[in-house]
Amino acid sequence: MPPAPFPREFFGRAAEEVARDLLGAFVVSGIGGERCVAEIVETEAYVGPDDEASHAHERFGRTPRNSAMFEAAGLAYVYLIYGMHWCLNAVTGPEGFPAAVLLRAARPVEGIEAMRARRLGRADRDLLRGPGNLCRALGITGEHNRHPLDRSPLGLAPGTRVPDTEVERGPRIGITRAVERPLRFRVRGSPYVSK
DNA sequence: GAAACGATTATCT
DNA sequence: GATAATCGTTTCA
Repeated sequence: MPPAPFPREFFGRAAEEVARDLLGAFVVSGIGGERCVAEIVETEAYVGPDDEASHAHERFGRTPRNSAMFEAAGLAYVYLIYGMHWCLNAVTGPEGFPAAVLLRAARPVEGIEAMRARRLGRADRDLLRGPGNLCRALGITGEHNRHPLDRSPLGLAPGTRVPDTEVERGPRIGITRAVERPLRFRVRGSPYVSK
C-alpha cells in the first residue's frame, strides 16, 4: 500500500491530535480492484465517554454498533447513518477508551475514474465531499468495520503536513449535543471541504 | 412491540 | 430554505 501506512502508534493518541494530523494525509482504497487515493481536508474528533455527541457516550455504554470505538487504535469504525450513508472513522486512543476521528472530506488524487464511476454525474470537486460521499466514492461499506487501517484494501498514509496557519478549527456538523465544542478540523480555503 | 431519531445527501422551490 | 429518502439503533410504553 505505498506510500507506507501510518504505524499504529500514530492513532494511539488523543482523537483531537489525530484529527488535526490527518489533514494532508492520504486515504488509500483498493476496494473494487482499482487503486484510489485521496488527500484528507476535513475531519472531526469524537473524544471519549464524556463526549455527548459521540455514539460511545457513557449514556449508551458499549453496544454492538459502537464496540469498534472501544477496540485497538488504528482500526476502522464504519457505521450507517440515516439508513443510507456509510461513514468512516479511524479509532484512536488507548484500547478500552472509546474515541475516533470521522473523515469528512478529501481531494481526489488517484483513481479518479473509479471514483467517478461510483459517483455518477458529480463534479470532481464533489466526489469525496461529505462523510457519506467519501465512503461512496471509495467503495467503503459496513463490511469494512474493524478493518486495520495499515493494510489493503483500505488504509491511511502520511502526506504533506498542513501548517498550523492553514488549519481551521470549529464546531462539528450535523450533531444536536455538545454543538459548540471546536472539534472539527479543515484545510483553510480548500474547495473540497463539505458545506 | 411501537415510535422516534440520526456524526447525511440530493433535489425541489 | 425545506423536505424526502430509508433503516438500524435507541427510547418509551
